[in-house]
Amino acid sequence: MSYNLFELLALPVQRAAETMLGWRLQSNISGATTGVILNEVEAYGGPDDPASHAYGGRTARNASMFGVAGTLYVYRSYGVHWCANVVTGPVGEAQAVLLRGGRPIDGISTMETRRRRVDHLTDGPGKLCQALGVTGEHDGTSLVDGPIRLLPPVGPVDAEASPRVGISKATDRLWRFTPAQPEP
DNA sequence: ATAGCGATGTTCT
DNA sequence: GAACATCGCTATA
Repeated sequence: MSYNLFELLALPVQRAAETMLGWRLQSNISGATTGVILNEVEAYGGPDDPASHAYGGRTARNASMFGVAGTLYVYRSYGVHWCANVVTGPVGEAQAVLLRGGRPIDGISTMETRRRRVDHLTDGPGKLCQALGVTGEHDGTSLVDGPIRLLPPVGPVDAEASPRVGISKATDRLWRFTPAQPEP
């Protein structure tokens, strides 16, 4: 079974997250194209998920989580890094998939410049945003037709579930997904 | 390889 | 004040 973008965005957030493995995240910013194949993602629920930024309802920070599926939610982490999510599901449910890592495939030299190093370019949510040039100004943009886009996979990827990283609440939910098989 | 720790600023109690 | 969906450096193996 394979999905197009709109089918993916309509799935329940856990299914959307595991399905998103193998999809390409591509950024076109100031003339430079950079892209990865996603290999680490996490599902976050809406106001009823204690680990979610949407827990307790809408605020200034999480506003874009409450928007239409396919919206990019970018927030500042630990005061230093940017992290990016894909909003999924019905408007107002505030479900989102945190993009935690990918395998570099396009614009590697640009990513090396942005990261100021040649290793560990995109193996972490903050690193991924830095390599792709994603910042707070991209919060609320569309992954369908904006500067950062989500593109269908080359082939399907089997998902393995594990606990979400870096959280202290709802740690029993296995909502982190990585490829079950080693990548090519 | 893994463990410990400081940096940094926004968000929430 | 405290917590935080993190990162990179250092030390030890």
